[in-house]
Parts: sequence; C-alpha cells; structure tokens
Amino acid sequence: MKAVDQFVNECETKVREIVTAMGAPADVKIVKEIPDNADLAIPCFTFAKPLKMAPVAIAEKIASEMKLPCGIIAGVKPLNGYLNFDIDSSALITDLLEEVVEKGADFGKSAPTGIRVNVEHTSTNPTGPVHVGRARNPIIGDTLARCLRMRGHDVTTEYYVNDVGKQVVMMSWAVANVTPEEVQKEIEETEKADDRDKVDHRLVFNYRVANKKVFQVPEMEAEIAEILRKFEAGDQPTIDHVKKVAETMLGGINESLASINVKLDRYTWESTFIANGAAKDVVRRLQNTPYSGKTEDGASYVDLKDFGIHGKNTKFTFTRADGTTLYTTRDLAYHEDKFSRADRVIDVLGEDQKLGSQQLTAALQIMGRTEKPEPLFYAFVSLPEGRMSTRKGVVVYLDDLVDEATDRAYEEVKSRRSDLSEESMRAIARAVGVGAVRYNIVRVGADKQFVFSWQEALSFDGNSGPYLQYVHARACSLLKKAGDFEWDTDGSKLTDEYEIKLAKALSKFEGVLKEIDESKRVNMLPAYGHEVAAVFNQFYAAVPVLQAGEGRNARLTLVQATKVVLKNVLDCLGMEAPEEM
RNA sequence: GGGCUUGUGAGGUAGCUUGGAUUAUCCUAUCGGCCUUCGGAGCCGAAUACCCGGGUUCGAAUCCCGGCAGGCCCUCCA
Repeated sequence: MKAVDQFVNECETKVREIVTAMGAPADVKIVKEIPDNADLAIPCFTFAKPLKMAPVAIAEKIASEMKLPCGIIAGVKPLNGYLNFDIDSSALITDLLEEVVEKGADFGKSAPTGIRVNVEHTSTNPTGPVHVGRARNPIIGDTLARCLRMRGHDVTTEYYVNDVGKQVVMMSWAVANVTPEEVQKEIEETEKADDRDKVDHRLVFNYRVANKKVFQVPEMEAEIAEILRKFEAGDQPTIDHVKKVAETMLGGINESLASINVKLDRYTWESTFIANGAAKDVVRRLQNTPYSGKTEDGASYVDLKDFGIHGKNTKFTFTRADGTTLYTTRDLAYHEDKFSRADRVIDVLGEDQKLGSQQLTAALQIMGRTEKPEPLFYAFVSLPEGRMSTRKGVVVYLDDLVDEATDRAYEEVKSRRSDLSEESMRAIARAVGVGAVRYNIVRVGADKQFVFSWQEALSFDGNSGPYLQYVHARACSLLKKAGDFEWDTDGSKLTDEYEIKLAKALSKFEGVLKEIDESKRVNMLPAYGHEVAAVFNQFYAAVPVLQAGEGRNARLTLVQATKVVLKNVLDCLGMEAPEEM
C-alpha cells in the first residue's frame, strides 16, 4: 500500500539526511525492522563506528533534530539506541479505506506483470490414491500458485504424469492379471478395510497383490521385464495399455484433488518425451560435452563434481547400458519444454528429490541452459507408526481425511445452527472440513517434517482454517445487519486502538504476498490470516460496530475491508469463504 | 561412511535467508476471569521454551566450527 511504502521511505530518507549531516558516509547502512511497540524501528548501532558516538546518544540526537510530525510520520522516540517511528494512523486508514472502496474485491491483487510462471506440483505416480503424506504437495503447490496469481503473474499449474517405467508397468500388469479372488483376499487381509467405491481405491489392491507376487513368483520378474522391454521398444498396444491404466488412476486422483479445491491447468505425460525424440536429443547433447563419459558396459554419464555436488554422487548416469533413457533424462527434456513456455519454473518436490533436482540443474547447465528451475521442497508427513507406504497399506488417505473432517464439521454446524436447511449445512460443512484440512497442512513450514495427528487435523479452534472462516462470516453478518450505508474513508474518524490495530494488520496484506512471491514460504499466509482474524475478534469485542455515531460508516467500511482481505486470503489458501456458518 | 535437512514452553509451531533492544510469535492443553450490546468456532489474564559446547560480533534463536538426536538421500528406480 502506498501509505506504508511512503512512511518507510520517508523515515529512511530523513534518518539518512541527518546522519550524513553528522558526518557518516552517504551509503551508511540503515536497518529497518517492524517491532511491537512502534510502526518502524531503525537501530543506530551501525552509525556508532563512523560517527564515533554511542548509539543511545545518536538516537537521541537524530530524534531531536527531526521536525515532526511531518507528512505521514507522526512522531519518533529514541529508546536504547533505537529510533521508534509512529505512522500517522489517520492517513494510513484513509489510504486503506480509499483503496478498498476503489478496488473492491480486487483489494490486494496486483496488476498483471506478464511474467509467466509454471508451477509443477503433485505429479505422484498413478499407482494409488493420494494419501496424507503426498497431499502436502498439491496443497503447497496450489496455494503458491494462487498467491502468485494474486501477485499478477500469469500462472500455469501442471501435473507431470509418470507413465513410463517399472512401477506403472507393474500397475498395468496388475490390472490385467490380478484376479478378483486375489483382490478379495488382499482386502480381507488388510487391517482397516477400505470399501470406498472409487477407482483408485479399488485398483490399489491389484497393485499390492502384484508387488507381493513379484517376491513370491520367480517367473513374474521376467514377465514384467518383458513388458518393460516391449514398452521401451515402442510397442504400441503395450504403451496404450499402460497409459490407459494410468489415465484411469489419474481420474481417481483428480477427484480427490478436486475435493480439496485443487485443479491442474495442464497435464504433461512423461512418455511424450520418448515419443517426440526430445529425450534422445538430450542424450546426444550431453554426450557431446567435455563432462561426458561412459562406463565399461556402455552407460553414459556426466561428471558433476564441478557443479557443487560432492562425494560419490558426482557421476550422473543418463542412459542405461543399452542406450535407453532414464527418468531424469526425460525430466531434462521436460524442463526444457517448460522453459520454452514459462519465465519462472517452480517444482514442488518431496525432500527425497533433493539430490535428483540438484543433478538436474547441473545437467541443464552443462547443456548450456541459463534458466534454472526453482525447487520447493517439503519434508514428509508420517504417521505415529512411521512412514506412509501405499504398497504396504500404511496410510491415511486424503479422501478419508476429507470425509472425516466434513463429518465433524457437519456435527458442529448442526449443533449451532438449527435454522439452516440440510443442504446449506452440508455445503458449509464441506467448506469448513476442507478448509481445516488445507489450513492444517500449509500452516507448517515446508522443510519441517510432521507427524500426522487426527486431533490436530480436525481442530476447528484457534490457529485453524475454520477460525478464519468464522471471522469472515462474522464480518458478513455485521455488514448484513448494518443495511445500507455510505462508504466513509475518513481515517480521522477511527481513533480507537483496536480500529487502528485492525487497519494496520489489513495494510500488510500486499507485503505478505510479495514476500511469499519472493521466498515461496507459503506458510506465511495462514499466519497472516490468523493475525487478521485475531485482531478483528479483538476489535469486535471492544468496539460496538453498529452503534450509531459519527464513526459508524467509517467503521463499517473498515469491516468491509476486513471481509475483502479475509476473502482473498481464504481464496489464496484454496478455502471457501461462506457468508454464514 | 558421505551429503542435505530439522531441533524453540507440557505438546505443536512462528521468527533463522537479510544478526539487534524494551515483553521470542501463535495455537492446544492447564489455571483464573468475561454471556443486560452486533454470532462464545469468541475475548482478557497467569504459568512454562531458543538441543549441548565453542567461536565471530558492541550485540547470536538467527552466522561459523564441533557434538548429540530425528528425518531424507547416496539405483544403469521412478
């Protein structure tokens, strides 16, 4: 917001003027921070050396030489070697309210930048339903994509579908060869029976049986290898069958994703880079570089030791001995494809992909590319009993989590609102349940592993998704009760400490989005949303909003501002913003 | 064995990239308070924390080195 930027700039300029007049070099470093007890603080420790003065004395001297109030700066106080600045809150609030009235629902949204951003996320192997461990990927990826859209970028989200290799071949074999009896037996042996009639949930049992059989039946290994060989030789019926099975599974996966408001713009199939020769082209180009070499039996590799990769991982193999390509080889072709379509390429990846991603980046450099993908890694979600595994059946499925959360939300709604129709209770329960799930997963920093807990995931109090939705509903309810009123953007009418606190919180929205854009730390968004919601609740408790009086319309305009900010935060989080709940 | 990463009150978590103070954030649970005003999925208050040891610095949760503990990776797998 312009008032905030102006305030920060003016504080810095004024301090710089005075400090240089006192004898400091013109480029002296000025640190700015936002403390609790002021709107901006500038520590004077960095000036101590050039000025040969104690920081406390410097702060006092600067403060005394400043002619305030001036413009948007309301005042300054020296304390412990710091300069604590206060903003003219009336000017800030006026600016905020004017912008809200002017931009309406688009408040916080930036003008189009023309920057094309590709966010690849999810991309799980189509061999089973999405489980909670993997769900972190679409939720982080989708949230980031939504934030970047709010920033005005031209964003495409994309799922890279793995339809090549042993796992999907195994999957297709399982669909064709595992008998219904074997599936039934497997279901009976599974501790918690999964009776969901959904294609991915059904077929995962075939996959499990097949994986067990490989260990038990020696001939099967050869059978799979034969399919794999046919696949790689370009045998069309084999390829088609694999792809068809992958598509079927993908259908189930997409249903799960849709249930948590995740929709991908585009799907790219790994096999296309074999079919169109791009992967072979990568092989040729890598082989012609000075880093390239061959093992005794003929597999090609490049040596990455000059590219910041240490230890025994420096040899990155990109063909098998028989010359066929490997996963990362195809991924190289895929990245070149993405570079041709986007200015920024973001890959949301599990932390197990770190080395692979590093090798990929290095290989791209060897190939002469200057572009680099921006990886966003997340650590795994595990269960109290250990890591989740589709093959072993140690999982909590996303579908089950969403159902459970929705059921609980339904009970909550029902206990509070006897006046609503069954239909709207169901709709609200869905919004609240899904919101709780998404919020709970994005709120933790991506590099932090966490252990899934039903209790946490289903929490609707405090730092939770429903808390934000509740405050949004409260704001809506106030505005509805208020009836017709004129917008009033006069900030001087809002002088209560809670009104000011709320306005200041709202004015940070754009800055938060900017930081997310730059750092990709999506967890800042739920934290910000919670801050806004909490401040609003304080304001709500302390100030009789609807009370008649001079400030009423301005106060309602502030409530409108809160509603818009919360709505947009929820939108970025992929959560619905019900008007009542 | 090598590399990467995480370690913050009873539990969880923010802050760490770009080092700052006056009270290290927020949530849950615990204890105490608030329903004669607009929605109690709420508000106010109390108590409890930077893994250990060195170093750099006027100043370290933050940077560096070394431990310890968890996770991930080190496939001619995907």
